[in-house]
Amino acid sequence: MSDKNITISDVAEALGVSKTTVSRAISGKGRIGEETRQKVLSYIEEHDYKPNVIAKSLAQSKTFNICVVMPGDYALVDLPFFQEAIMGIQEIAGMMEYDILLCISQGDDITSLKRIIMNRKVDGVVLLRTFVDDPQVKFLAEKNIPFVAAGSSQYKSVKQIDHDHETACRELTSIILMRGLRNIAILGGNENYVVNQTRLRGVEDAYEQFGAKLEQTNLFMNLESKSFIEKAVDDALSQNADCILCMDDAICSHVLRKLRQDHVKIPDDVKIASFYNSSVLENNIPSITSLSFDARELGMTACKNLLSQIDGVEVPRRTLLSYEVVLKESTK
Amino acid sequence: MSDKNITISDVAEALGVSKTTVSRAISGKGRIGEETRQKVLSYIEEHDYKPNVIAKSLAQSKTFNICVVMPGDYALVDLPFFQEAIMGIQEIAGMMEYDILLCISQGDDITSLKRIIMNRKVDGVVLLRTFVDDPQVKFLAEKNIPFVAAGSSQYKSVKQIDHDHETACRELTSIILMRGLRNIAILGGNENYVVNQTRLRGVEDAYEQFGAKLEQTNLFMNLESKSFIEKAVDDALSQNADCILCMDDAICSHVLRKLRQDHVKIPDDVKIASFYNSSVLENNIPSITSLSFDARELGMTACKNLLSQIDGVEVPRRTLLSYEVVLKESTK
DNA sequence: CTGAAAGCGCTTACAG
DNA sequence: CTGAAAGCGCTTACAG
Repeated sequence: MSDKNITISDVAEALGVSKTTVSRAISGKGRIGEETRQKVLSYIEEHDYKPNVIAKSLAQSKTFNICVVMPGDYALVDLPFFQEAIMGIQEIAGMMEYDILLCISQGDDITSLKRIIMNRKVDGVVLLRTFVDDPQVKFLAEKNIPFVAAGSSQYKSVKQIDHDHETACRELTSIILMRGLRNIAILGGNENYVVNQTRLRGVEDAYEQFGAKLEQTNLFMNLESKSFIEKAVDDALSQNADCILCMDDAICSHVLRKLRQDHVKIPDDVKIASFYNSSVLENNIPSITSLSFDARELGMTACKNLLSQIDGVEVPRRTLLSYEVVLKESTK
Repeated sequence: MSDKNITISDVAEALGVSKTTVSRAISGKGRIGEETRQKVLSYIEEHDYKPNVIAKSLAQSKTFNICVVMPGDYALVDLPFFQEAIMGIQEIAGMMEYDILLCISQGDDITSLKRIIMNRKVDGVVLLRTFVDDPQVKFLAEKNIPFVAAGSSQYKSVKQIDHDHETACRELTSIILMRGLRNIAILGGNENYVVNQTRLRGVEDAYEQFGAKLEQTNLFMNLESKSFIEKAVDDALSQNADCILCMDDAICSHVLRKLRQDHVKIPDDVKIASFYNSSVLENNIPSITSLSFDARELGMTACKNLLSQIDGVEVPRRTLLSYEVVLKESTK
């Protein structure tokens, strides 16, 4: 109900000091007597004074906001991933008194992002998805805005945090090979996605390391629709595949449904594993062997990286995060 | 690369007019000659001048941001709902040049929201979830911040947008009753949630209207864990229920899994319907009869309502949104 | 219709 | 160690 907000001038006046002094006591910048500072601080505490962040923004040209760009055309199975990542970002941002401005991007339309940047509403940006040829990246680089990609990015110069998909996929594939399975069908999505290329490399590494050969007939990529996936499953089964490796969970959930429909038993008739952990598959019967990545950790790390950049601290170009292999019934 | 941002003074100087005039040309407020205004506008256009929103904020004490409070402890099945609602909010907000500040609340801890409000970072708030006794509501009301609840709220005085759950549930229940099913088990969650009370009322209305009686033994409420739900399913089946009505999709997905596990056939052995539409159930075999609510529309309506409030326009206390009954295989 | 000036609430050289 | 003053880039009574 206290309509008038108390300002720095009010505090200064009440204490018989200058605004400069109050400002210094709060910010901790500039020399100030310990006694004076305590006096100011306790007055502030008592009277519940809160600096006006907008005024501070204007004076410092800093907003204490970061922009999180999230795809508006997400696949349902990816939603928990994005959400968890955002929670991680928020956790770190909140600790540093930063807030999150949400930007929803449709495909590679960057008008929303542009507006936010041109309006100077944020100090930096975290990109939750990047493209091979990415207008966001170009725009931000040109405007000289600090930003970080959460997830792998094509651009060598872009600061990026990612999970170690390559090693993870190699390890899971190795385990499958070690179990004596040889006729393994690999089902993947768009080959132009950086992450799919990375995963495929992991698979190939595992084969090579094992002295085995990955037949091209067992490789089904660019499965971007339900019908493509179902066809791939049919083909794989008619080639007597003993295992189906799904490169992401959207694919995996379609595969599972198709198999259930055709009364194909897992793991008896065919083994299944997914290169991604999704809460969507969590409750499946049987449970699915998969890789587990911590999206929240990804968000936290990305946010830390961005805040460092904003503070002018040098950050590594690339940070790789760990993973876990989760063996379940589907490969028993 | 143009490091210096062009300001209103630059424009004024270049054009040989005052800052006042430039400001007026842009805002459209105050009298200004048509010729002058065009001159200013075209100069601005040409030189890609963008007003500094922060400075504008300070001068007008308006931020052109709204806060969206989303629960951090969401159930997975609810995520698409929240996401869609946020997309709807963003769509309207973006049109009005507003941005969204994301606030993630854990339970009824409102420290995040408090900070955002006290920092004056937003002009209003949309609440994606409210509680029966809600500290957010109390805080915002006390601070006199415009806000709106997307979803039903206990508080009569709170501006709220909601789907018409009561009528929807009544209609779906009536349809089930009309099919001659009588031994219907109702499985619901926390009875203290406003929405669950509303839905239950719809069910009871349908029974009454039909001259039928809803036996207490068929009513299973407060099923807040997987084991409670499974027990309820067992009980319902041993009472020879011919239909299971799930009051939300979290419950429905557990019910489906339990039935599959027990090899109970839908709809032959028992019919199923859910009082909520979830993309999580979308691909289920068989497809599930349910109610369909448009979360995006909810978000858009809530956002419009909030923006009106911010502009000082009177808004209705309560807006009820429509729904659809989607009949599928599970009740055939 | 147009402008000079004060103000929004901070920060920060500069001077002492 | 402290303060007066200018400045951040807008808006808006007030005067003409």
